[in-house]
Amino acid sequence: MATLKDVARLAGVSVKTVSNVVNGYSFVKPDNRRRVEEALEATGYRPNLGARNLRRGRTGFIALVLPELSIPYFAELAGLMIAAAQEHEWNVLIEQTFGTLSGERLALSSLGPHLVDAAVLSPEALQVEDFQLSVPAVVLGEHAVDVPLSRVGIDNVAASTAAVRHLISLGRRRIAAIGAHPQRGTAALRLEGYRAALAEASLPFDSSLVVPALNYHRADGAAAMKSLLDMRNPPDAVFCFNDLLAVGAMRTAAERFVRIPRDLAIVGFDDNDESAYTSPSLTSVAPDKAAIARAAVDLLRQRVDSPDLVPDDVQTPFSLQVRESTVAR
Amino acid sequence: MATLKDVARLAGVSVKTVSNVVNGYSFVKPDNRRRVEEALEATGYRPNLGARNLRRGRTGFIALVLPELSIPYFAELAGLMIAAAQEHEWNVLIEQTFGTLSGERLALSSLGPHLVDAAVLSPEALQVEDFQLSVPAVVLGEHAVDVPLSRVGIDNVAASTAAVRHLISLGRRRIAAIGAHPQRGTAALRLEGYRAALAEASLPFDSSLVVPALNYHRADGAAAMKSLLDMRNPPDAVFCFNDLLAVGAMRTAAERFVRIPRDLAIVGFDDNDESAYTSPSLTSVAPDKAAIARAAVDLLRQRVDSPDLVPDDVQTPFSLQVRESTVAR
DNA sequence: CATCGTTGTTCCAACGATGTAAAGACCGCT
DNA sequence: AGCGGTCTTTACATCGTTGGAACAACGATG
Repeated sequence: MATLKDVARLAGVSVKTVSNVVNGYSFVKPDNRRRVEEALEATGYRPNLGARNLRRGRTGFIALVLPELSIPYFAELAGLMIAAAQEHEWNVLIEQTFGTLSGERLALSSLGPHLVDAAVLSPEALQVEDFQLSVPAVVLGEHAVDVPLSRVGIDNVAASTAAVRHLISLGRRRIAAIGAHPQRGTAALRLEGYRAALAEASLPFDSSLVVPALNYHRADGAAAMKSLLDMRNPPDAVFCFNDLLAVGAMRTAAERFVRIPRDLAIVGFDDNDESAYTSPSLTSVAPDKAAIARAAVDLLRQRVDSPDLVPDDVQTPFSLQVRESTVAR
Repeated sequence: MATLKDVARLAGVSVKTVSNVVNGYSFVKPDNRRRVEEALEATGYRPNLGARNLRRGRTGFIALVLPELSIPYFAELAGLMIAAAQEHEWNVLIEQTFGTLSGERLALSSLGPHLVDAAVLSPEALQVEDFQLSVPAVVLGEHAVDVPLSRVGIDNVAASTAAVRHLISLGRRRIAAIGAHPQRGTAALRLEGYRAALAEASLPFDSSLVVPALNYHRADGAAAMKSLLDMRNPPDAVFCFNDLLAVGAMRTAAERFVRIPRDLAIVGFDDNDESAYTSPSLTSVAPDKAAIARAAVDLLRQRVDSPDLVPDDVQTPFSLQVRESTVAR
């Protein structure tokens, strides 16, 4: 692998001049510049990022701390994050926490200025005392605890209200919610939006229609749906706090020959790619994931350049994708 | 951030002694070792990986070059790869190519010994002349062209034969295949397995039942299925070269009120998480993804340690997950 | 007590890049 | 010719770490 030294020898100039050419420094004689460029070409020189970053005091990496790549929402987001980071010449390091407190602590402890310049976090269980980061960080979605970090995400209350309002507008009156969770800030806000939409329509809030979910996987949605269908007076609609729960719920409904949307309307959250292809396809709250990724990376760029900026809170847009799980073809 | 120098000053020893303690060198006086360890603790020292790797000539990263994280198979694989790499103290750098030749070339060109120690590749369009890697690499799945790189993956012919044999055992006689592709080695092998199973059962090979797919996304499966259902004599079963195609195909079938599995049985490939939750659930060839990830990383570890090893070819196990898309509940 | 081998420690150089300071080249001006 | 100023290049130190050589301390040995 060619180094600056090799290129310099070949071009007959000093190492620094080559460095200047590589970094686009203005004052290089055209003649030298040409010779250096030829030498760069001839040797196929690639800067050694480790060395460069050592000298510059930056690493060129940002961490993306998320529960699991096998969860479609995070996989899609990770893909967009990688693309957004590329614009800032950042590489993305993905750390999986599996949604556990110990996993999240482990991931955070391995972070640090020597490894990454900044971090994007999707915490689920972290406590306030864990947020002693040594690099700028952005939190995606809400966090139950109040920490002085920037946040990027949609307005969960408004989005949830919109989803439930949609169900109400279709004439549904017994609307259940799947995904309540004592620890997750996001769950609390989505529940709040659900209640707000009910209140707005003067519908009663029935706590027996709110089903908790320990995890947000398909299996949890399927289990939650079973308990709802076993009720003496089952719901005529369900608002699921993410699409995986909704997919699980739809699966249970199909097993029990409950017709969707006629007997039961379902709305999800996240708008995973798969949700347009289920049968019936799934109505879902669609956050603008690309906007989230861009906003997160932009925030980090600012915080890295000027570390004293106060935490910011960026609200990204969302929309409601209406599909067959609420409105039949 | 504390450096070795800071720790050394605090412990009253030389930098090298601290380095020796950090790296587990045996001959350090117990007394000094204790003092150094205390100082390490007190300062919260973390080695600067950039500097260490610069000195050691390694980077501590491996690249994972894949089409797209939004494709569930690759997302799941990436998660497992990260876990497997961790065992070898490697971090994983994910590069998305979007399945295009230019994307793949770009990703490969950005690789190099200064950035990663090794690479795992999932190429789709690469030509033989592109495989001029400067670091050890492993290819996942088949590649159309013959390159001197190690390979990890399942026996695609055997797996496809098993899938089609399963359909035949259920009495299906007009079995279509979705996913033929001129460039992809994997597609050729799955087609070969399909033909082998037909031949084995003395069923005729009908090329009009083989539908190509440019990409392997859900939309391509849906489109392919449309063309099959428009035939004068449509198939009674379909073997899809991946689960996304199968999900798309099922979606089209549902739109046309084709009953699965009664009118049409469907088998997919990859066994994505979502395939157990579709309605009906999807029968699929299930490669052992964890085994693939482990094998790939192990191969790379060997190749990095002894670069002269000849290319190897590791076959990982697979199974057929039989579900409702072929056998009704 | 000189010698030896084993331990334990320090000093120095190096990995590849870049910032700084200083030196050199060149220009026009008096 | 001498001066001041703008370009242009170079030598050197430095980022944090580790390998190697050199050195120091030690008890054991002849």
